[in-house]
Amino acid sequence: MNYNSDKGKNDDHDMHLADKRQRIINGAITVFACKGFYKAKIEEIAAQAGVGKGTVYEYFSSKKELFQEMFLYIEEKYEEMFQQELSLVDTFYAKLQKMFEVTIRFLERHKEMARILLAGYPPVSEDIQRVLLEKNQLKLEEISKILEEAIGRQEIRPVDTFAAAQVILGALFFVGGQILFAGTENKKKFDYDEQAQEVIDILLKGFLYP
Amino acid sequence: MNYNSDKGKNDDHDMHLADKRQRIINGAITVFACKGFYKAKIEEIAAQAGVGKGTVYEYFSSKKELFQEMFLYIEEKYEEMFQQELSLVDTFYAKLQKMFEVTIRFLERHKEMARILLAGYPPVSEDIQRVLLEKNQLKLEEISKILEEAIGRQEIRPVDTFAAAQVILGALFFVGGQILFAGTENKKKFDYDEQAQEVIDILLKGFLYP
Amino acid sequence: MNYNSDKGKNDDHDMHLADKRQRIINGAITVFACKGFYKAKIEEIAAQAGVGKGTVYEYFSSKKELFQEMFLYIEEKYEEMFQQELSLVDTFYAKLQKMFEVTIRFLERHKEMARILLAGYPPVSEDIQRVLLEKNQLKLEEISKILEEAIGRQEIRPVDTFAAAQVILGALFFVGGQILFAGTENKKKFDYDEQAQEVIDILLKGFLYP
Amino acid sequence: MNYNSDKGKNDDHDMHLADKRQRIINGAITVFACKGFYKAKIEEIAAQAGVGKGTVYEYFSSKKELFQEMFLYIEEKYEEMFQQELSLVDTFYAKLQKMFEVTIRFLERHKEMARILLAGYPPVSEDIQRVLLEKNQLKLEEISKILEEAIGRQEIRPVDTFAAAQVILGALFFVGGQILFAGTENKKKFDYDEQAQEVIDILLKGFLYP
DNA sequence: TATGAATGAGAATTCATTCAT
DNA sequence: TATGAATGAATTCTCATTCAT
Repeated sequence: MNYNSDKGKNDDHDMHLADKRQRIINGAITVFACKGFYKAKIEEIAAQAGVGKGTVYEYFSSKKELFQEMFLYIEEKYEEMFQQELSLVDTFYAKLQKMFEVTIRFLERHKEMARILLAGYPPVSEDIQRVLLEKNQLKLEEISKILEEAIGRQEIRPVDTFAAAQVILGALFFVGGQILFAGTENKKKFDYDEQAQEVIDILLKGFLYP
Repeated sequence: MNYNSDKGKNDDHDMHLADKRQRIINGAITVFACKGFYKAKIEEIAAQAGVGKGTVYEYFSSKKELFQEMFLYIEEKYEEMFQQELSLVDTFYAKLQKMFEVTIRFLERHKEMARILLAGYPPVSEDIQRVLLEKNQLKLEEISKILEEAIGRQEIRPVDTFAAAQVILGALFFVGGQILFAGTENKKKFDYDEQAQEVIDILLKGFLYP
Repeated sequence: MNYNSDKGKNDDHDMHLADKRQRIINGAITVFACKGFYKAKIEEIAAQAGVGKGTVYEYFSSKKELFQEMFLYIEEKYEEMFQQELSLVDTFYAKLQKMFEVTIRFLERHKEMARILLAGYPPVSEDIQRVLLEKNQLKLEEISKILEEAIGRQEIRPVDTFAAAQVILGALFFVGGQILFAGTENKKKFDYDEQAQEVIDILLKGFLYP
Repeated sequence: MNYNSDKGKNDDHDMHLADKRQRIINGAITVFACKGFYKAKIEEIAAQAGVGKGTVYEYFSSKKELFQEMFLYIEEKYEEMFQQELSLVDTFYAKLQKMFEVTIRFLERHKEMARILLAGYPPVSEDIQRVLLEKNQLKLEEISKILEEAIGRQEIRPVDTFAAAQVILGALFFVGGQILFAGTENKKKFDYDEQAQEVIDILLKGFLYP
């Protein structure tokens, strides 16, 4: 059950396989996102992917495995965006902005999916649960490092970088949460970027008078 | 599998009813928390509460309703703690500290339960989903008001109170998240209060040099 | 999941339970016998027993378990008949006759069931397979003992009792087989008892001239 | 696992076909024998035969047909051995010995397969069931004839040859059964030939004193 | 001719809910 | 009021068979 990652090849066969597997993942994203793990029916995912029920089982050994693979796929996409975008800018301020930008952009696209990820509750048994934790930890460390560098460059004052990373990630997630949940009711879909700007301002300057 | 050792209460009728309903809620808290909504079995909740399976349906019309009632109960408890404790202190700083303190305390006690709430995904369909949002909104407003007052008292500089409230709630939830998820792996159960202190420091002073 | 074997009590409750369990076993005998293990559907067994599909699972944890319990039940019945009837007579000749009589009577009643038992092939996983062997072994020993006694009383000449027991059991089973298989085609349903008489005669006197 | 050494035919085309068909049969013997009809998977049989899944269907129209063809193949082999060996000797005694010898030898080689045959239960529905009966009947008649001849030659006393044939076949099958089932537990794999000798002795002389 | 990816009919099992006692 | 035995709707997963290549 190894799926070759070298998708450079375009020959019909590989393409076809990759195609189907990916179509099922996409179907899964759609259906899991909108029904949650338990209410999602394999049959519906298959239909969504335009394949037969049995075909899903050719590529994933169980509903749970499908869920986990999809989960990993999404996570990876987010991680990619995060890393890539942040590497494009230099200053701490710019990086902070990028973090919000990327997160907002990502969540707007994968809104429903993210809710499930947040939940952490489908039977993403142990393994995935652990991966989730690790990813989080990694992100914290990533941000910590960015903070350290910024401190080194004297862009920001010396702070407990781990605590600071938490504050940032917390703000990130919360703004994200706004999108996620408030988004269901898309009444006032206000400008998240603007909102984020305010948040960044506070993070930078704090509440107290200088 | 031994149940109900404490059937001590005295008023036979009313007490008995109240008692049973509450015992079922408690059973639900225990079981839902540890299994999640879908894997929790009514039978187990009933057993946990020391009542018959049918009895659950005397008090709640369905599994879903039971879940929602339990949910509301927990939320209310949190809200109570929050309001009560915050009203005991005056300064913004103290209030901020209390927020973290209460949240940490609450989460440590209701850790598992909170995971489900966070998830937002049990079939707390629509109705409860909305309640969750409203509660969140209320909490944001509550914090906003506290911020406004602090600004009025010139304890803190004038900031976009809504954005600021989000930062705070975000930090609150994230520190909470740490407890929730990291807590599963109780390796390094570090001092959350200390951690919170650092976070508060950053929130107050920001990242930038004064 | 223990089912009390003291069925002496006649109170409504126990009776009811025993009744249902037994009805399911009976349904199983009917359906398994006529369809074999794999083609038998739980739903049909339930219908046959006049209970709901789910009810079957209140009494037996799986199709396999149901099969095994039924199997044991049949075996026990045969064993009971065997022991009981043989103890009624004294001479070797009479015992031999009884063996055939009981076996024929039993098979005529449980014909279809016995086919499955003979098969030894349903997924009577290991455990039951072993039981089957043991039962067989026990029966061989039982017959051996009868032979020994007969030899002791000088009713028959001294023979290798184990080999002799095999010959008897083989004949028993083969005459049985005739019923089992030929019985499906009930063309010439000839008199098994008479047939058995001939077989007994040969067993006693052998093929050779005296 | 070496089969068909007699590859007398030379025409490439036919050879290839015959070859593949036989390989599939052999795969079927292996897999059916060890899994039983229902648990055996066509895919595994194909793999065992070293052909593609689809190819199986080029030679056999269904799983059932494959099973039946394999069944017939085995039966035929047994029959061949039986006839061939018995024709080599003259006396009744020698023939009796051969019967046991051949049967034991055959069962030792096709042990697992034979269990399925005995079972008679795979969905060898009707058709094959009938064949099984007929084969049995034929064997009974075959043995009857041998008995008649022996009686004619006054080697043995006049007996009901049909009943006698049953006794013999019963003993044959029972000794066989010992191999089949006891064989699973290969504790005391005793000498079946010796055992058979004892059985033959009893068959010849009977239980009674001369 | 040979293949194996794709398929969907079919069955065991679970469990919320009902209701007779 | 309290109970738990009974139920059947609902869902995952399997695997014989097909058919495009």
